[in-house]
Amino acid sequence: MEYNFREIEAKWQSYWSRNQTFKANEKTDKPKYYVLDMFPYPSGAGLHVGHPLGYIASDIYARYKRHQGFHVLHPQGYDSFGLPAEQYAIQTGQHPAITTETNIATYRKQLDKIGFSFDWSREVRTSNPEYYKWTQWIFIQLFQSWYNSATNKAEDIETLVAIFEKSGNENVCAQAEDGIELFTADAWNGFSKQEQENILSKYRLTYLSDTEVNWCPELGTVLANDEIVNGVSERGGHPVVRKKMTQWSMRISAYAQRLLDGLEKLDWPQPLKDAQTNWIGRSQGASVKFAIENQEAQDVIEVFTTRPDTIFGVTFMTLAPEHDLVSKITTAAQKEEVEAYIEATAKRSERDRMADVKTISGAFTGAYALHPFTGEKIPIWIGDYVLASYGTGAVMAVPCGDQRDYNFAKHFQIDIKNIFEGVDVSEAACEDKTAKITNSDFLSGLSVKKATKLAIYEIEQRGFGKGKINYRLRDAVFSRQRYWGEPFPVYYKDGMPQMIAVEHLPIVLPEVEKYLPTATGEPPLGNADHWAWCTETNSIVSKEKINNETIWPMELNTMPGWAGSSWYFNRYMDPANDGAFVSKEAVNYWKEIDLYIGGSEHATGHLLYARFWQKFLFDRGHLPVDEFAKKLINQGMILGTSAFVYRLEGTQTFLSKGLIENQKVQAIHVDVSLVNSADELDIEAFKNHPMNKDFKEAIFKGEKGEIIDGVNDTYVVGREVEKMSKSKYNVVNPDAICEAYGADSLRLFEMFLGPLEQAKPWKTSGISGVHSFLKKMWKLYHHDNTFFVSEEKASKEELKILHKTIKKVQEDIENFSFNTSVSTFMIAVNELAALKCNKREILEPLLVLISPYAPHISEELWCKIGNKESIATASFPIFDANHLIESSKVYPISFNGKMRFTLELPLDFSKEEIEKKVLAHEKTQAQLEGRTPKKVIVVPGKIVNIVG
RNA sequence: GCCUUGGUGGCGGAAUUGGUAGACGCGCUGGAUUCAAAAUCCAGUUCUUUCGGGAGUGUGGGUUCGAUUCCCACCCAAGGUACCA
Repeated sequence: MEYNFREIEAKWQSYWSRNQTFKANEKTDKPKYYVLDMFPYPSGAGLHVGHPLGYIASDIYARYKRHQGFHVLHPQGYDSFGLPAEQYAIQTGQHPAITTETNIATYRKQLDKIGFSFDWSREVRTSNPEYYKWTQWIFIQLFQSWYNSATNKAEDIETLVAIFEKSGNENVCAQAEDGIELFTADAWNGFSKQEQENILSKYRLTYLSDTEVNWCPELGTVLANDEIVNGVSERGGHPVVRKKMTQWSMRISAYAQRLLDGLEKLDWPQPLKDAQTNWIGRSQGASVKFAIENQEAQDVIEVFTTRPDTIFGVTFMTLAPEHDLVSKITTAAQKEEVEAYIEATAKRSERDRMADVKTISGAFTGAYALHPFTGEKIPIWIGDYVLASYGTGAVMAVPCGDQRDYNFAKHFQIDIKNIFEGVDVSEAACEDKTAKITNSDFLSGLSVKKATKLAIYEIEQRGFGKGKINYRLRDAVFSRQRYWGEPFPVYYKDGMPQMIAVEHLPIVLPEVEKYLPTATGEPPLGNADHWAWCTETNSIVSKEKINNETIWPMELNTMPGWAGSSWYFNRYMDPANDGAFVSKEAVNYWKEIDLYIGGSEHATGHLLYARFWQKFLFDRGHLPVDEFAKKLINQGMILGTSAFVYRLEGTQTFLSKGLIENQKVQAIHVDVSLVNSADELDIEAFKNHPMNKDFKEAIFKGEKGEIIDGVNDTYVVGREVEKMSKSKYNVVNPDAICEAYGADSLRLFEMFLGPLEQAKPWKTSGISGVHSFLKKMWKLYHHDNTFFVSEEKASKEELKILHKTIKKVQEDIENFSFNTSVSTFMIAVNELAALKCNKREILEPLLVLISPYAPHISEELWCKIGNKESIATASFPIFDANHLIESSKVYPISFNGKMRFTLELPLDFSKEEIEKKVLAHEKTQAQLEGRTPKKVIVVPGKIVNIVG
């Protein structure tokens, strides 16, 4: 009886699906465990072998947890809004929903072949109206909320209105954005509705604002910074301009501190936590106001500094060229120079400015600030090393203590005042914080730490500013000028945004004829006719009926890709609920993800936004926990091994890899499927491949240097490890692997490739190892080609093998070292095969051990040995350390001049047990060696000493 | 520049709390089986050697009876990030 993996795998995949083996259900007493993969965007290219790596790992863990008696939630879904489907729609006119549907079908077919234990009854798709109804609902909740820093949580906007009505904004203005003036309760009550709304929008957690964006007129859309290369769009090379646009933003900055604090209790990879910490970019210091000579009192320059202790070292100020005060304070004499400089910087993209750090440029405004303590005149400069987008867009320049200020001062010959005791600043600034402050009035003689404290105290006492914590984290722009995204549940009444009441959700994406921006530059939704809101019928009506009385225009932007992915993990808990985004019962049972697996590229995107929304929904009482994923693992990328042929430059002759030295050759990617495991090229297949039409008549010289006629020489390709991608012709399709070796082989091999978290190259030739292991395992259960398992009692030796394996595999799974447990299986099967072991007592638990890794073959054999229920419901075997004692290794060590012997034992033994066992061991050992037994001393920890 | 992770045979990678470095797999070599091939099985495979050994986990130091493991300095690679005041 052969190991017919194709038949076995098809059989069990259909069994699992028919019996809903992996369906999760809250009505149970078992402890819960929630294992989740980051859901995929269903691209048209389908899956390659790199994609399932994380899914296999999470599947192994989910199956393991089921064996451990946990009630496991392990769902899967699709992040189905996205750009590629929209671009395909622009090119072909096909509705993105259709493309998406087709792609999902392909994904599902591919995933099903690998034998995952997903509960597909809970599938979510972000582009389904039943799903994005709740994305819209969350948006409305954010709009209806503000962040109260007194209670340190988000609250209903009504509580803010109540405060305003009672006492104005005196006590809450500090948390709001800059530019809010103080008002009293009376003033508030006297404001018009519109004025009140304008004020409230500065507190709401999502708000409209004029944001400067990278606008590409040619593409009709906003581009992210990384979509711009050298000032033109990455795609198409079109010019990009900075443009102010009214956009929705999310006030994530309100959560900066809590997002930072929350990291501490998360079991996430350190690099990922560091990335978030850097991204949030907390810096502690002071904000200080500098008055300007000959200017009105309210025109002050506010700076943020992390070194208030160096305030007496200030010799000039630098403003960002875009700073609001620049035009106001520039003197007539300097006007021309300043304007020229501003124009020059505006031409350079932000990216250029960042890339070019060495060139020092700037201009003097002619104005002077006044030092708050000394009253000295301080020249005000502008320079593009100061960024408008960070802090206040202005710095107090201390050349002796900051290298950039130092360089600027040297370049423009501005004074450099030394305020550090015994430090030479003639060559460079002193940036370390060990020097004592001197030459600084009341700060002289103090250490940096003490001086900083005192400086802030004095600044606050004298009213020049206050201690402040600054964050790099910016509010997130939430509007996209795209079609294929969630529409906002918003209409505009007299230009003011209005939320559509929750009972009228979802606001379904309208049909459009064209997926491009309109002729007038409106987003694609501007093409929709049926896109106006009627407040009488509470429904969407034709745009032509807009009368600005009962029928109003609707929002034309859509939400960004991260909207739907910021809360989907909560939806899996209760995916069909029509009355809430998740029911209280479901979320109180499942609470949060226990294990989340996905790529590290989401560190500062998805994983930060999702934490933000989770905290917000927690604050508003919709969720029981404020972090959504307890443990997170980043799986490494699987890289492709590209193959190359070498064309002798300017000819139609291809040289084999061994011939290319000292030759001028051009390396050309060749489809990896045309190359065998010995790196030899199938020349006929190469010539017939559609991508090689031009090479039909090409000549191939093999390793021996002869022209290949197909008999006596072979063409060897070059190899290189690269990212797996269609354009590099190095993509390996999991379907082909399943067809040739089976899903169990694929699963084992993906784990065997190397540590889960590391990047590693794919080499199909290696799969033969795990495949022949499965065949060997199959043979353990078969004799003379018929199935046979003996009921005989297992021997000591066999039990030792089993328990060694249980222990190792359990440790490996819990440490996520899935690669080493595959080796453990191989060793166990080899050892059992050598003993010709066919005993149920050993073979049955062995199947449970391996079933998370290779579920199909395990189910088949499990069924054959007489089990009626799926192996998924079997308990994990219990490790018994007693079976391991004799496998301990003994070796001599010399310690403090005496000879001792070290005996390695499993750690599960208690001290007394070890003593007893070792004594027995030593007795037999001594008998064998013909000596007297030695005294046994058990040292706590690893080593047992047998003293000679 | 800064932060993070890593560096072990021809290759992917093992090695618990400091205790026989190179498990397991690929590849390679030899053998068995076969008319032959595939498949399967067995043996060998860090380097070096005068066959006694000797060297060896990026480099140089240190701690230790003993270091891939701990400490210090440096080199290299990958990923993240950046005129952040």
